[in-house]
Amino acid sequence: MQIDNISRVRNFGRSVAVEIGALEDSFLDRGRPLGAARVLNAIGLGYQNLSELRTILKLDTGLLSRLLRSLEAEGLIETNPNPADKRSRVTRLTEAGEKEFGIYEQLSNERAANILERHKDARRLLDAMDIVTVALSRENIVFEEMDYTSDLATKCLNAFAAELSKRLKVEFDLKKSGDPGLSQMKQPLGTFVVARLGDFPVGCVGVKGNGGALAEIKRMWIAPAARGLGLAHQLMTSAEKAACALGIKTLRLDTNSTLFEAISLYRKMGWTEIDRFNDDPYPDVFFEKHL
Amino acid sequence: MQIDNISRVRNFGRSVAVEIGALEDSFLDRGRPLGAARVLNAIGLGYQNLSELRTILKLDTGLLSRLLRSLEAEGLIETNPNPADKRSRVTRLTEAGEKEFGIYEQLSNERAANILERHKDARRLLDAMDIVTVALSRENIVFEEMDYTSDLATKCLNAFAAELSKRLKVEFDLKKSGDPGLSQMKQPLGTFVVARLGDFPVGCVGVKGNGGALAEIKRMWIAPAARGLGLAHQLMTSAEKAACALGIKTLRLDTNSTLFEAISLYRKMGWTEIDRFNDDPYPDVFFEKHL
DNA sequence: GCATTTATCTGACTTTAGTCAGATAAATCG
DNA sequence: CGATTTATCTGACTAAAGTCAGATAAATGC
Repeated sequence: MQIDNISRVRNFGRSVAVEIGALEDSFLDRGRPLGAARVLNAIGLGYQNLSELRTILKLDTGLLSRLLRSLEAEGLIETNPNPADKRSRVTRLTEAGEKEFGIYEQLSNERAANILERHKDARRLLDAMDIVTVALSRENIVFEEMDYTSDLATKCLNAFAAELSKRLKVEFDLKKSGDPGLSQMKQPLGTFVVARLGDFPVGCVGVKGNGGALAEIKRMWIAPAARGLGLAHQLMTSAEKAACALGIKTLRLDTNSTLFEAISLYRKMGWTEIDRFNDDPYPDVFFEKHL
Repeated sequence: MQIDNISRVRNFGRSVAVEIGALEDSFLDRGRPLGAARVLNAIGLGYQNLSELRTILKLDTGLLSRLLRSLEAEGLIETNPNPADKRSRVTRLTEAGEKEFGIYEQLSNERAANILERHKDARRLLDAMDIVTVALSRENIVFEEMDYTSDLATKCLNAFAAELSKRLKVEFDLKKSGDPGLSQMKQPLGTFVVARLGDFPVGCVGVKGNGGALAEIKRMWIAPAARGLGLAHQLMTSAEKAACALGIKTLRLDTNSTLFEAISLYRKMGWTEIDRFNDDPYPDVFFEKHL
């Protein structure tokens, strides 16, 4: 059985390697060697100082230097001393470089679109890809306090509302759900924590305070692709930590019995069930934890 | 939305590329260049004649020749003229080569196991990987008539029984299900068709005949990872074709109303619903098609 | 201020990968 | 049988990738 699972992973690797090889081949069509193309793309993606480039591309100082020289000769990049530390240097795309980078982006997009077009309904495939993506790069997930109006936070909140609607089998309306006071999930009263993988939101949680010792946990959500990784635990931990930093002594939360995974987590993390403390229509289970 | 989907695919590609790169790096630790390692592995996997090796590894005649020479010099392979056509040559691993190939296999297995070990419950990840594997290499799926006692067919039949048990919410027992006559799904009375991707079974269907003009379709199953690709349609087509070749004029089948995807397919493919033609406990819908 | 460290560059070099034009030998075609 | 085709090999070459030992200049430590 274990051996069988290993061969499933290896079959997966083989089939994906073919796609990746094809993408790299298409990069060669731009006339420049793969090494130079990779550097150009990394710069386009925002890796601009040389040491960073060396790390992510695993290049020797000499090799990177020469590749940069060749891109400069093509007029695609410009390298200047870093004003903050003139030993080191930063590089950036010229206008021509931006254009060339755009063409590589186009090639990548076409390859990706091509995969999707081979499927009438690609939803299943995309969901599967997300699960793999998150699983393989879970160590790159970062937890950040950010404003709940930010782009990432908004995506989380919308996904949260959509899922709750589905799970509770009613049209869940964020405005009706008993906290018009989103602004209380903002420094200095409270906070909002987002877990993200690059630009992809994978989870969120809000701490809604009122300046006193008692605050509420709201809007705990984990992206479907990111479940089963223990992310909720990490997210709750960082929310509790952030609450502590705000001087909060006791946290409360309400939830719905449909959300059984969450409830089991709260118990595991030392929360205790308490009596109903509000008259919102959606929640039917209530918890409390002293920090 | 479409743009968002493309970036999901690209994020996926990036995260998997890292894993694949790491595997190739670990191959380099064996001291020999990647080109030679790839040839050795391809030979170990059974690609033994040179033209085949050139095709799958996309190598120039000269380059492959030299790589083989270097593996020979290491004593890992042995190349001999093909007795059937002495212009061409076949190569195979020596004992030392088998051993070295085993080490590469070990490295690959460890990488794969390592991914699985990072997950308490890897089932979700494995299922997702299977979906991606099948989707990306669907053009490599082959349909083959084979004996229902073969290894692949047995895997299909077991999976079929397991799933039916789950869908019908009863313990489904193949022996009770109204066809002790598995032997009728065998030439010359009938046949059994398996769809596979390499060594992985992705679907099956049986034609159970009795030498007359009337036969039955049995055991139609598609692996969960392979659903939504139109595989069932292809499978049914090949079953009908095989039935024709056996001189069968009319096909019947029974099924259960729980299996709604299958039922919708039968209608689409020109089957018409008919009255119950047996008294098996499980089926409750019956179809017929004149070939 | 001077030695040391850090970040990068350059030149010289090796290895790996890839290309191409014959050479060779077996098979095939007419 | 002789011409042609097919499969592979070899030599000669180029391009790309990777390594390493200084050189240089800015920053840092004492």
